[in-house]
Amino acid sequence: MKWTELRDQTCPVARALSVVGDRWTLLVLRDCYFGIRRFEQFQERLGITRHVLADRLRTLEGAGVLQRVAYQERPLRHEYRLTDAGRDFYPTFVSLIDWAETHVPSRTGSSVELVSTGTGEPVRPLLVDQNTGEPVTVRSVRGIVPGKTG
Amino acid sequence: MKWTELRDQTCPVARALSVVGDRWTLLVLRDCYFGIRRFEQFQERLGITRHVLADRLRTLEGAGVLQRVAYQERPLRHEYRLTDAGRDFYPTFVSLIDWAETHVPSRTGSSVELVSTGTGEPVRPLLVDQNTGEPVTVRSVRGIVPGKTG
DNA sequence: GGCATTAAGTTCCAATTTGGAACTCACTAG
DNA sequence: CTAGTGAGTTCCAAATTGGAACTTAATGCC
Repeated sequence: MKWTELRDQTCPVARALSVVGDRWTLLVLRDCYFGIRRFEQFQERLGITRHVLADRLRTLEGAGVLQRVAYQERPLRHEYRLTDAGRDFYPTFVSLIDWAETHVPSRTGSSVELVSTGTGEPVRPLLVDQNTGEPVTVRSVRGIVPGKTG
Repeated sequence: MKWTELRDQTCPVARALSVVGDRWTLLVLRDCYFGIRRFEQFQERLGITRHVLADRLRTLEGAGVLQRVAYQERPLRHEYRLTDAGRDFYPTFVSLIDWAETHVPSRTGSSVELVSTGTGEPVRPLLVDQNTGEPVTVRSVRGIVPGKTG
C-alpha cells in the first residue's frame, strides 16, 4: 500500500493517516497550535528540511487542515493558518499529549501543562460519549463494520 | 532531528510520535483493537513488508504498547497483545477516527461505526475536562510551558 | 525417511524518501 | 550597487522502504 492509496481507503484511520500519519506533519500542526504561521519559523523551530516542510505544508493545505493566505504583496508572501478542520483536530492532539504524559516517560521532564484558558486551572482530558457521558474505553466502545454482524 | 532523538524531547507530542508517529504503527495498532495478534495476520491484512512489520512490532513492544507473549512452545511462537498503555491509547485512536469521519471524506463510504458495547447505540466522542466537564477546544484549553509566563 | 506446510522472522537488492546545503526569485533597505 | 529577507526549488548522498527469497523449528502425511 502506498501513501497515495491511503486516502481512498474506507477505513477512517487510514484516511486520517493519509493526512497526519507522518512524523513531521504532526509537529507542524503542534507549532500551528502555538501560533506559528510562517515557513521560516516552522523551519527554524523544527529543524526540518525546507524541502520536506514545503511538501508537508502542501499536504496539510490539500487536506484542508491549513489554509495558505497572502499576508503581503510586493513581494508576495504567504502564511499558513489553521482552518476549522485543523482546529477540530485539537482534541485528538490534546488526547495524544495526555497519553504521552502518562505512558511515554521523559527523563528530561515534561514541557507542557494543559490549563483552562478561562480559569488557569489544570485540565484533565477525558473522552466521553456525548450522548451518555460514559468514558470511551476498549471495553465500552467498539468500531463495527456497518451491514455486517459481529 | 532523527527518529531516535524524538524519544528524549521534553515535548510530549514529540515523545508520542517516537512511538506512534508513523503510518504503519497506527495501522498495526488499529488491527490490535480489532483483535489481531499474530505476525502473519498483521502482514496479510496490512500488506506491509515483513521486514518493516517486524521493526514496528519491536518499536511498539519496546515502548510498552504491545507485549510479546509465547502462545505455544515446540515450535516456539509468539503473539502480540495490547498492554494497559496500548489500551489507554484507545481514546486517542477513537478521537482520530471521529476527526477523519468529519474532515477526511471518503468517496467509497465509511467502514466503521462507533457503538456502545453495552447498548449498541451509536457513540458520539467528545473530549472534555474531567474536572469541569467543559469540552476541550483550541479556545478553552492551552498548553503552557511550566515556569514560564505566557 | 522424505516432502510439503506453517509461523515468525531475517537477508538482500532496487526503488523511494529524506537530510543537507546551495541556489532562485522578487522584492526592500541603505 | 550590495546586502538582506522570505518562501520556496534543485541537487546529491544517505537512510528507509518495498518485494521477494531464504531460514529455522517443528508437524503432518505418505
